[in-house]
Amino acid sequence: MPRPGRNTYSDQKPPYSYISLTAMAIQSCPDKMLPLSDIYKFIMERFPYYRENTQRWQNSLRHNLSFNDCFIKIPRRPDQPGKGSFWALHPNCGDMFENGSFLRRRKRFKVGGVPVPDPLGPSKPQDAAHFLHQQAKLRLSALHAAAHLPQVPAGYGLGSTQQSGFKHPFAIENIIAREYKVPGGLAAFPAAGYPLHNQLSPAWPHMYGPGVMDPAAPLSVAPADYSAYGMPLKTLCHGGQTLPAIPVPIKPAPGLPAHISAFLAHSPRSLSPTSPQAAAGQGSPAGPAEPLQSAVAVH
DNA sequence: GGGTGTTTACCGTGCC
DNA sequence: GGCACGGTAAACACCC
Repeated sequence: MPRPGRNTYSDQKPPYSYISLTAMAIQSCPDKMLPLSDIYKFIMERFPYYRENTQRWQNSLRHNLSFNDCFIKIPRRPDQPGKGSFWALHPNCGDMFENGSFLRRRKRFKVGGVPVPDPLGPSKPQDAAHFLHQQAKLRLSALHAAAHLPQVPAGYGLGSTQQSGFKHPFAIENIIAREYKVPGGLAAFPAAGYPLHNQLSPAWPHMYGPGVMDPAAPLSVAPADYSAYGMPLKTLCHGGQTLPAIPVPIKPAPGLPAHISAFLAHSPRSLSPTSPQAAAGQGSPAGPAEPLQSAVAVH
C-alpha cells in the first residue's frame, strides 16, 4: 500500500477506498452525478493501477455503490435511453470522512440517521431529482453569465466556505484541486470557475466548493473531458507537493436543502441499498423520478 | 450478450 | 475480542 506523500501512485494502488474513489469521480463532475461507466473512466484515467484487473475492482465498486447509503441512484429519463442509472453522493455524507480525509471514513453513512423533514420542501423522490436537475441548469446558466465576470482566483474563492481551518490533504478538494496545478495555474482553465462554484454552492456547498471541478466542463463526462485538463499522474499525486493544497472543508454547511433531505428520508429504496425496491423499480415507488438527464441534455 | 445493480459471504485490517 | 470498515468473490436478476 503506497503511503500518502510518496512520489506517485502511478502504478501502485492508491490509498483510497472505492468509496473515496467513487466520491471523487462524482464530485469532480459538474453535475455531481455520473453513470457507472464514467465513474470507471474517471478512476482508470487517474489511477493507472485500476487499468488492470478491471473486473475485480469494478465489481467491488458496484458493490460499494449499492451497499453504501452514501451513494444515491438517480434513474435515467425514459427518453434518454442508456444503460444504468446515474450515481450521486448523498448530500448528508459530507462529514462521512474523518477530517475530510478520503483515506478512511470515520463512520459508515446510513440513511435515516439524519432525516430532516421540511414542510416547505418537496418530499417525493421526484422532487429531489428535480432539484438536482435545477441545480445543474442553474450552474449552466450561471456559467454563461460568469463568462462575462472578472476572474477571482484569489484563494480559490474560499469565501463561500463556512468553515475554516486545516483540511486533510486527502480531502476531495485537495485531491482534485491538485490537478489544477498545471503549469500556468488557473489560467489553464476557463475563467470564473471557482467564484462561480461559490455562487452556486448554497445548495450543496461541500460539493460545489472551490477547486472541485472545472465548471465549464461538459456535463456528461467522457474521457476527453478529463484529458482537457488531465495531467501527469505525478501532478495528481502527493509526492513533492505542498500540502494541503487548498484548505477547504468538505463538510456540508448548515442549511442543506431540506427537500433533499426529505427526498432522502422518504426515499424507500433507490437511496437505501437494502430495500428490494431499488433493484426492481429503479427507485421511486411512484415510477421513474423526474429524470436528471435533462440537465445533461442542456448542453 | 454484456453492462448494470443487488445481495451475500468471507477475510483482513484497524480501532476501541 | 468485538466491532466497524474495506476488499474481494460470487451469484443472481434486470435491462439495453
